[in-house]
Amino acid sequence: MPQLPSGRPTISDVAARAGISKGMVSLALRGAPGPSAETTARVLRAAEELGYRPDRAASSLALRRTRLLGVTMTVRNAFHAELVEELQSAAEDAGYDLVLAPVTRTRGERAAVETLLDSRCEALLLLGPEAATEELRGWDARTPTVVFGCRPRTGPDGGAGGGPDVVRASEAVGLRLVVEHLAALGHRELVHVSGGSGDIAADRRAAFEAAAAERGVGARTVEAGFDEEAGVLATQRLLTAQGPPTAVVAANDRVALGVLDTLLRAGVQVPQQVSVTGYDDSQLARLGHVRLTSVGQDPAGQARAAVRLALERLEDVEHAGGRDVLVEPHLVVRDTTAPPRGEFMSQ
Amino acid sequence: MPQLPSGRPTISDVAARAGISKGMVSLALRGAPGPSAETTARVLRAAEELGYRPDRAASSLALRRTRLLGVTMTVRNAFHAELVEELQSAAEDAGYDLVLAPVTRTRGERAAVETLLDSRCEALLLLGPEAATEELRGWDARTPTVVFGCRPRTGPDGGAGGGPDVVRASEAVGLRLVVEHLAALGHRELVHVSGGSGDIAADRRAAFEAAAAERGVGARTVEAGFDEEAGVLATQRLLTAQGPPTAVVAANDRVALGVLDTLLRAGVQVPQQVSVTGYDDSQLARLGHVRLTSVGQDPAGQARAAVRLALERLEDVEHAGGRDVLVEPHLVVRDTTAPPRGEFMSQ
DNA sequence: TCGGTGCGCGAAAGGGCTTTCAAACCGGTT
DNA sequence: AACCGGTTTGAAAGCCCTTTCGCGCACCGA
Repeated sequence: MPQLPSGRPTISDVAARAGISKGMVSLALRGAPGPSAETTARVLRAAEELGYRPDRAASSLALRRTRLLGVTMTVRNAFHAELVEELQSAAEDAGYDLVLAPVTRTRGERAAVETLLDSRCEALLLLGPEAATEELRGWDARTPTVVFGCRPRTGPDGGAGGGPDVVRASEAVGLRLVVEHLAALGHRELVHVSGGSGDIAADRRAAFEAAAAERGVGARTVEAGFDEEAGVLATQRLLTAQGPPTAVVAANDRVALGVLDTLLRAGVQVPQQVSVTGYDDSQLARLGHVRLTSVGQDPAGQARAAVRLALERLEDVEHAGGRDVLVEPHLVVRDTTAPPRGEFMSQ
Repeated sequence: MPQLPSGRPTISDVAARAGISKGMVSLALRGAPGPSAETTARVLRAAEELGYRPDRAASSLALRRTRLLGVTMTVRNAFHAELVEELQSAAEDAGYDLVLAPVTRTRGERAAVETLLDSRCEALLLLGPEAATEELRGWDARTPTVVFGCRPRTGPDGGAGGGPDVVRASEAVGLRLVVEHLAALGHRELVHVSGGSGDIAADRRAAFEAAAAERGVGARTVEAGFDEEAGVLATQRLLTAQGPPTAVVAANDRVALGVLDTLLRAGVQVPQQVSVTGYDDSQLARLGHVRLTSVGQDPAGQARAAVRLALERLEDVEHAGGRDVLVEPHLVVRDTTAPPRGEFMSQ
């Protein structure tokens, strides 16, 4: 048998060394019934001695499946990074592996999905996809698809059935938690610094206003954007226009950081004079010198849910998809919220 | 011919539709010499109509090569993210594809490398590896390996030959740029907030001290750590111990942010009273409300260099490895550096 | 001693793709 | 009809692994 160019041992090498046939080796290595205990031991030892590791390509060709879950992500996005970590564990627990396809400036989402399909991933997990509903449904038709952090995509006919599954955190619950917390501290007038024009920002804004109305506290919204810069500008406007409010509800942690920084530079004390909340419970919020009160979106829970949805559709081929899983967010109270100036807690 | 469970069209389907044999289809699709122009056109059309995409596993099995470059990274690390983006383009230009293996809490570097080897990657690119020299050399012996951002790893015998290639930015140049800049502004006494115990931190510290000595300005180093928290603590000590210095050289941008924030909270104006520099030119440094003077490490250049090194070793099997490529960093002057209090520029 | 009963094993097919190789074909000349 | 040199073609082998099928063997009870 001619030596391969790569020089890596194959199953035949193991078989030869163990004095046994290839087939037996394959069974023995995977603990399948068939080979005797003694044969299995010999095979394992031979494999160990040779440093044999099965070739994924050959294996998936023979198995006619890859046990691969394809993930598209924006590599610079910290929340995506966190999700990937959790997806990794969740997939591993289920005996699957992840293939990561980063979406970059030079490589769009479509190209990323294409490579995933070329690797014959069994399901697609798209983090914050930008594709149109049409395209998402197209991908879903080829391969079960789960989408993170965007609204459910019903078809152009508005029909709810089919299409990708959606996993997201409930904005309604998250903002209710924030509003309740601030109201309980005694704040009567909340200002929301909104995250711009995206779906999620709009949902958060609506959820904020609903929660404030429900709780009976005053609510005002300032349009901003999704990053620190936006928080800075919004806060500058707030400070000059009519003096600072007692509490600011930022659309996310990055915006909150801009808010905090601007207040600090203006000599406004947080939380003594103004309370600030973020959203996402990102690394930023946890930093020792920031300690931002924020809303955690349970990335681990979202990851597990997504993997579960994907696997359910893999196992049950007739499964329709089109589900919408809402994960329960939770409030993380840190050092940027307190009762309003001079007041005591109201409960 | 039985339909596959996956339902995806194979090369046989294309062949049947084009009324031609599988072999011809393979040649035609890849533009290899053989099939006539007319045949090629027919094949391309059939493939298009069926939505055919070749199966990577089958293809790499037959080719006996994968054209895959394996990358390990810490998914939360922003600089790694930037490198991955650049690696992606560099690899694509060379006709290769990337396989990303994230190193997480639950999955160590060794496991990540293992999966890369199982996918039969042709080379390994390790971002900020933590493995011991021994282990790195072991991997390199199996597959050409390029290592980012750590010192060259000579063998236990101290011999320079062989072992992984190394790509890194020159700390000596980077810190000389910083020191020159501050000295030119008129600062006479610089304080370095050091990044802890890692290789890179040690190199930066040494480079800082060498550059200051060379330029003839005073230099003091405070041991800290690699994150914002470390910057905060170090700055608090600086402030209480003997009053703030006129310029702080932080080991990286995250530390610099902690420094900035602490100064701000203490009412110290930046850059009027104290100048601060970072290192990495990360997203953080570029933020509109931070605008930190920092050192860029040319991630694009590093990525291209790494891919080049890897490909050279793939093409020339006898290549020894063990090279050390230093990329030239550059200074990005923003708003956190200025002449010291009350002084004018000295040149 | 013999026919049955399992168990452990080897042989071989098959998965999708690439590549090789011998055969077919071209139109014109001997 | 055999042959020319060059271009196309189809069949088949091989890449590494998994899984099925049936055989041979040892052992059992009769």
